[in-house]
Amino acid sequence: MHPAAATAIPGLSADAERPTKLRRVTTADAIFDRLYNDIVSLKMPPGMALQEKRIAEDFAVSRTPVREALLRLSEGGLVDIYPQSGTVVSRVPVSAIPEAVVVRKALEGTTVERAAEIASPYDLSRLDAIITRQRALSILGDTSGFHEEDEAFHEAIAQIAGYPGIWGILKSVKVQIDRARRLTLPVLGRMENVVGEHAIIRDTIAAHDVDAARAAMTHHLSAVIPDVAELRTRYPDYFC
Amino acid sequence: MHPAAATAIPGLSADAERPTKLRRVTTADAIFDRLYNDIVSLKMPPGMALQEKRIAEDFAVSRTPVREALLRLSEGGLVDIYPQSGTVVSRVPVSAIPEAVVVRKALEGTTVERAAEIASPYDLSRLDAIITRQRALSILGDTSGFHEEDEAFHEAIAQIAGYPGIWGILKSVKVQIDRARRLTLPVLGRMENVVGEHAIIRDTIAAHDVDAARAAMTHHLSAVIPDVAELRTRYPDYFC
DNA sequence: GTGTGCATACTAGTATATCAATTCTACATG
DNA sequence: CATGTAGAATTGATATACTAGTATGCACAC
Repeated sequence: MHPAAATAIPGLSADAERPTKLRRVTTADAIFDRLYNDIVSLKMPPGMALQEKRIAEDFAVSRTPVREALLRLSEGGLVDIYPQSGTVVSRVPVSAIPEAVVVRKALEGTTVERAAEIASPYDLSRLDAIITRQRALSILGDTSGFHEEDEAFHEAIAQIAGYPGIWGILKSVKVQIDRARRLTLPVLGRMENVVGEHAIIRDTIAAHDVDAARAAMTHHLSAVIPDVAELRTRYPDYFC
Repeated sequence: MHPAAATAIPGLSADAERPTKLRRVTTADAIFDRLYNDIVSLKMPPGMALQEKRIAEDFAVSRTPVREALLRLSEGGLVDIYPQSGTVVSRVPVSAIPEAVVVRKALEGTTVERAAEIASPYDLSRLDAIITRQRALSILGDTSGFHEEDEAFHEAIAQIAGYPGIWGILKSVKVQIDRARRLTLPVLGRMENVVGEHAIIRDTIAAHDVDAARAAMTHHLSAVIPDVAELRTRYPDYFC
């Protein structure tokens, strides 16, 4: 769970001439992660005003790393910076949500197809482990942990397919969907449904059934679209 | 051609409470654009060392906006920052290129399908105008202008499909492919081939033939994959 | 009562200074 | 001659200071 480390196209992993590691964890990274989580979890609601100075004081650092973090958040569409005026937590762009779903279907459809082609028994065991944990968490009602395992499941499929970079793109796209979904009331039995859909996807991968895998993934992604119209009437200030 | 303005998920376009525009062009933006273009055009070759101080002097500004620009470039995978050591123009990550092609096929396949469904006569005229200009530029041998129109063609399809955000993702993915392609010698008649493929795609859209449109796009994207293996032997320092 | 203009109090953008970590080099030592 | 080490130099990371836009509220004219 380190969004700071994610890039659309990962850079080089090792370099003979420069034996140093690429990018250690810096103050700006830590602040980015903290703000990122607070925004996605809606602890900082859409529309909330932010101030570089105030945040800097809260973290007991200077404005410089805070500013770096805010710039990165603005690139991800999580904050809007109005020059010489102010910075606010971005409202969820409703128009972007259907598009985000389209992107997920296109990309995750491809990854799951590829995963179905080449998944090894070890890969399947990884998926099984995630599903098992997720089932337990759903029984416990641990929505936060459940969500983490949900991400892990989709990430694992991307890794199995051999497309780790795609997961970085997906994460940046998922974030707006996730923010909207956090606003929906916990629907009874939804977590169980998600586990069931994951299990079906896992089985299609195990059967190396490419078409069924894509179909199962598409169905899964369609099932979890938040009802934006309803949310918009309930939280009008949170969308735009 | 303003990569600075692009975000994966566009923020809000207007806001009742804050009538100001979102993000004016700042010094850091200008430097980012300049460095971005110099890197993509290989004016700054992979592996070239960069220094915040020197760049700041060249632009006659302080190191702060330079640093902002470099951080954004590093997120896009165009520079690698080695803490307390140095910053270099990133080598092209060969492993990322096949993945980038996969992403393009998935995303552009989807956009062209949707475009074929809903394209209006006006939309087609826009594509025709681009193809006409591109044909002229190919005759003139203007590779730079040709490349700009090539981007315009793919962007237009995304817009026609109603997925403007997808274009932002595609641009960030395309950049590594484009860098590799700049290294290939100009193949005689390749520009003509591209124009022909674009024309076919345009025709399938005009015919509202969804399947043919995707097939044509997939073929087009397969045809322009740079021969990484050959490039790697010719420019070993540029890849990793 | 309403609209306009200006003073003021903010904000983010930029510049400069300081810090800390890494690397490179030179020299002493075996 | 090889090698290890001290220290100087260079780099990015952070702190602080300053500049220039923007919004806001009040006074004043109409």
